[in-house]
Amino acid sequence: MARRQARFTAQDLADDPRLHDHSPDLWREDLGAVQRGLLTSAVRCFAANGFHATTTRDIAEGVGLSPAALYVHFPSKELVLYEIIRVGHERVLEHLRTPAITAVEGAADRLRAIVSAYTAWHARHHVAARVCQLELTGLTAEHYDEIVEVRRRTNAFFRDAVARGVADGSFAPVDVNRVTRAMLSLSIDLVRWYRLDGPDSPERLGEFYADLALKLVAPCTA
Amino acid sequence: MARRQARFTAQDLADDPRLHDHSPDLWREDLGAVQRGLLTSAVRCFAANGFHATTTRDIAEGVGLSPAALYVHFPSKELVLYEIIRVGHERVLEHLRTPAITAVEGAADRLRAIVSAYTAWHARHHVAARVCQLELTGLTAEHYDEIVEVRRRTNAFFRDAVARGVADGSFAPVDVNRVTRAMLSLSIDLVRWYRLDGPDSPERLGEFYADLALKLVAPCTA
DNA sequence: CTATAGTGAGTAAGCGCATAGTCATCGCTG
DNA sequence: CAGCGATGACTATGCGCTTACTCACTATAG
Repeated sequence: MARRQARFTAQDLADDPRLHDHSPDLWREDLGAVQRGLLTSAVRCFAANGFHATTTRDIAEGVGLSPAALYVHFPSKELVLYEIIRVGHERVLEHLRTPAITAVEGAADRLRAIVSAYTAWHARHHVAARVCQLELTGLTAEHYDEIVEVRRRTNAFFRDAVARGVADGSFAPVDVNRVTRAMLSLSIDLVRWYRLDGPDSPERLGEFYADLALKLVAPCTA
Repeated sequence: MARRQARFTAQDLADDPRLHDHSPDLWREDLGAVQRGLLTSAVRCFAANGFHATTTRDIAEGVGLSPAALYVHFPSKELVLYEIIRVGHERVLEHLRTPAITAVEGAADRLRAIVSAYTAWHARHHVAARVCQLELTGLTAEHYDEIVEVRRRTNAFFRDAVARGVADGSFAPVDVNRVTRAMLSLSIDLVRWYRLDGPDSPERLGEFYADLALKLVAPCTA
């Protein structure tokens, strides 16, 4: 029997407080209400059970439509995943490239702003972010490559902020690549455990992780 | 067409240097060579494509056997995953509970030893660790609960080390739960990107992350 | 009348797993 | 040590079910 064991149905997912976040606000404005609803349903299913354990039936059920209705709005299940992951990656990058961050001059203030914004974004959209971070293997090779390129740009933005502080002496002479990767790890890994109804708001967690990030690059006081 | 799009075949996986690690040394000694080979093949497939995108044919092909041969040694595909995840979790825990670590008295030295060992273990067995961390949704509810219990004990071991340093004043009065979670995130997230043929050996990365961990709890010098 | 959203009823193919049988190996008997 | 039944690893075949996706069709709105 090829029975797949997706342990949670569409109904379970809609009621689960661990799967509530602000992902429904992410989708492109030019999409219709039904398409955005399908994306929201898909994001929940993919986050809870994984891309391959989710059926087109699950996604459609989440918005009260028949399985075939999915194909009126999307040409394939993979393209639903791609739309989610692409939009997610683009939104984070533009969230970092706002004047509120790029205008900050001091290296420490700038790094703080970046880590705080990046972390809070992942917390606020942790369900979609989980799909963005953990379901990349569901993409076709071509789509995967496109996403990797966006990730490269995001990581470079992070790394530049660390490198700038090291260059002007406001940070300790740390290994830029390794320290940057550690900061990214902190923010990314929260998609595994974060929930909006927990003790930390996205903003609070963002500030907490920004504090940690600055400790990692603090100039030696000995 | 219900074709799964596992992007990598058994042959690709055996040749991929990113999927080489020390996982083959993990399996129980009382298992036969064929069973251990199947586990090693399964770990590669699960790590590269995910549990649901991996077929029993993929696993068997990886050791040059027919699909049905899997069922001579394991009663189901899920139990292959369970064996991998269970052994992985047990091995980390016993790797932390060695006298080499539990005998260390000073809070800082002890935390350093724990983070270093935990990180290095994940790096050395990063392929199996990836399955342990990211494929938990493939388990049945009962098996999932068992694994969560082992994880709880491992996390408690970590948290105690942080709490001890805070209590005796050798660490700053940090938020124990949040800081512990951040340290765990650093080590766990490396399963997404680490490779043995990269610039960092497991031991070196372990020491690097132990340094970072101590910075997170360093008493304020201002 | 045209265009769009949606459906019921499929289809081809892939899935986990079962069954029946092959074959090499082994312990036991005389 | 020949002869033989028992055992266990392994395979060829394929069943019963699920999957992503299709298509002919209907309902509705402009």
